This record gives sequence, structure tokens and C-alpha cells, in this order.
Amino acid sequence: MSTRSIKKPKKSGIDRQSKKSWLDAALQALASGGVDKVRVESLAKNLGVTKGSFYWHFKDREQFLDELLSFWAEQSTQTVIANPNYPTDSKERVRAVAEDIVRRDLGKMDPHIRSWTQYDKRRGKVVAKIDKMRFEFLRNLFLAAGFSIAGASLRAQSLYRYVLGEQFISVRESMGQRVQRMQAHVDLLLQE
Amino acid sequence: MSTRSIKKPKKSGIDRQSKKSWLDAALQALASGGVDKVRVESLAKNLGVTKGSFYWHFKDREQFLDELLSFWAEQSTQTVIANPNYPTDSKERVRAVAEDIVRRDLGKMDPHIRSWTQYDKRRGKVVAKIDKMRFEFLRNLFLAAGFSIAGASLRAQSLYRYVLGEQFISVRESMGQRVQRMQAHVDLLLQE
DNA sequence: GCCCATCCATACGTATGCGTATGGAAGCTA
DNA sequence: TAGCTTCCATACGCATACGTATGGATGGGC
Repeated sequence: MSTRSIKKPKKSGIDRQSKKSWLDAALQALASGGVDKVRVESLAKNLGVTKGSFYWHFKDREQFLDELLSFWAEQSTQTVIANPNYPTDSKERVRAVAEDIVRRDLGKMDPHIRSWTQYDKRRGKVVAKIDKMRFEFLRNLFLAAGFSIAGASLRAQSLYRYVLGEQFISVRESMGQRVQRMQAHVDLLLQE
Repeated sequence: MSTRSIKKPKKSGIDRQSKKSWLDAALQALASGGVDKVRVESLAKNLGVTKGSFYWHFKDREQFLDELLSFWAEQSTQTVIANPNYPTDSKERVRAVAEDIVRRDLGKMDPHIRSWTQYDKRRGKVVAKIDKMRFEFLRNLFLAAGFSIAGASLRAQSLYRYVLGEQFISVRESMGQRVQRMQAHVDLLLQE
């Protein structure tokens, strides 16, 4: 009956693979309707298995949600650090990163993650850590572009709030509009 | 038994007052833990009554949530339009409004409202309407400050994203920091 | 071929929360 | 004071979803 379960070589490989499939399904459910849609029986149905599988891989839903948050955090740090080949010119690099954020829709999971974790102090700390890392990444970009620490911090905060805020605006725009607006905004931040 | 009778015999104040007390409690619950904390029996306990009261005033939870959203929307439009005495100088007015937004913590309900409504197309439209009104209000400020339509739009969008984004950042700052940062951001938007 | 670990299915107990049915208290009115 | 309306309490049915108990299937190692 187990349609999936791509059996891997040895012992712990199977475990990891199955765990990941649960987490993948959970991320998808989270994006579709918030953490309220992350239900063990619902996910099981999507995966073509039953709860039995879930409670073999995970202790309970709470621990599963913790792993889900770690799962997202890990992906987030990787996508921020493991950037492709950006321009060497520091100002152009800021522009390129900003455009990349919009085009590749990095941060598209952020509304769902934050809507979920904002009422949970412990999990909020995990998100705060990600915020900090991203901010420092952006600040370094502006620092490299020649701004003072204060100036770079301000611009990094502005840019980060811009990205976050965009995710929550109910008026949706086209990708072209979003890119254009982001470019204009970055130009504002980079001038002088 | 008598479902939904909009009777206004004489003391219609009781009905309205009771409805409002439910909505007030709901807004508080929403802010404390999201829409998931807006539960009929829970609110009843807070108000010192039972569900019987709720189902006399409201048809069901869905309709109640609709009224809750309208309740917030109404408050939002009022606080935006009914502004106190701002400076007459147009640039100073932008600064004053921006500071007011931070100081009076307008938009503090936004994370809870958006976290709730983002997965609901119909309710999302209500929020989108509020977004539009606020944006136009901000854009007019920048227009009055002498910017072109495109320039004013860009700056209004930047400012609005900034405000929204700030609400969702898990790293919390002091009021002083927030005000200062906002001022610096507005200065960036106003220059040139 | 047998045993054991891995992985999942099935069935059940329990908690939560919505909505309904019904009765009753308080107040106004005739 | 009888009767009607307003407002709420109480008790119940029902659906959802978590977690557990237990057995079954599958595959590798000997």
C-alpha cells in the first residue's frame, strides 16, 4: 500500500526520507491555509498513509511543528547564504539581491510562518534569529556599498520591512510591478 | 428560538451594547492569540455569561467573525481619517503622521487581522479595501509634499510596507528606537 | 527458512468546540 | 397579575482531531 517510501540504502536513510516527506507536505499545507491546516490525519491522507506512520516518525504534533519550524529555518539560512553569482560592484549587488528576493519570491513562506509563530514566544525566538541573520546580511551589503554603520543599518531595516510588508499586503500586484517597485525603492535607499 | 430579529422597540441600546461587548472581547482575544482564540465558549467565560447569550445575539461563529472584521475595518477607517491637528507644512505633516503611526501604535491589530484573513479570499477583500484607503491617504500626503504621482505612489508604498513589515518582525524594539528609525526612514523618502 | 527491526493500518478513548433545544428569569404593558 | 418579549442558563448531540494500543506486513541478516 505504501506508494511512496523510496527506500534508500541503509537504516537511518529511510527514517530521514520519510520524515522529510512529512515535513514537505506540512510546509505545503502551511502555505495553503496556515498552521491550522497542518493536521496529522489530513497530511496522512495527502501522503497516502495513516496516522500510524506519523506517530512512528514523530512523538506528537507539537514536536512535529518544532521540526517543521527548524526545517523552514534551515532552508531560509541556506537560501540567504548560498546566493548565486552576484555582481562585484557593491551597489549593483544590492540591486541584484533585492531583485532576486522579489523574483525568486524568497520570503513567500514568511507570512505563514509568522502568522503561526507570533503567538508562541518560544517559536518566536527562532524566527527572531532568522530576522537577525537576514538583517545582518542586508546590512553588510549596504556597508560594502559605502554607508556608515548607522546608515547601513537604517537601510537594511527599511529594505527588510519592505520585503516583509509586501508579503502581507492584501492588494496583490504582478511580478513586473513588484520588481519595478522594488528597484525604485532600492534606488531611494542607495542614493546619497 | 427567535433567530435574528432586528427589533428596535425602545431600548435598542441593550442589544447594541451587548453585541459590542462581544466584539470588544473578541478583538482582545484576537490580539492575544489569533482567531484561534476567538471561541464562543471562551469569550462567554470572559464576559461572565454562557453560549446562550452568544447565540441569541449572533447566528453563528462565521457571521460573528464577519461582524468582527467589519468592526475592525470601521475603527481603522475612522482612525485614519479622523486625525488630530497635523502641521500645515506638507513635509512636516508627513513626518507627523509617520510618527503618529508609530507612537499611537496604529496598525497594532494588523498582524492579527492579516494572519487570520490571509487564507480567506472573501475576507481578504475587506482588508484589501483598507489597504487601498490607507495607501491613498499616504499618497495624498506625498502628493501635497510636491512629489509626482509616480513618486508619491512609490513613497506611499514604501512607507506602508515599512509600517506593515515592522509589525511582523520578531525582533522587538523600544518605542524610542522605533520612532527614531521611522523618522530616519521618512527622511529618506522625503529627500530630493 | 526463521527472526527481528522497521514501518504502517485499524480501532478505540478522549477532549474540544460548535450549534440546538428548551426552560426560566426579569421587565414592561395592559 | 397575566402575558409577552428580551435575554441568558443548561443540557445534549455531533463532528473533528489528537494520541494510544495492538496487530500485521515487509525486508534484511543469520
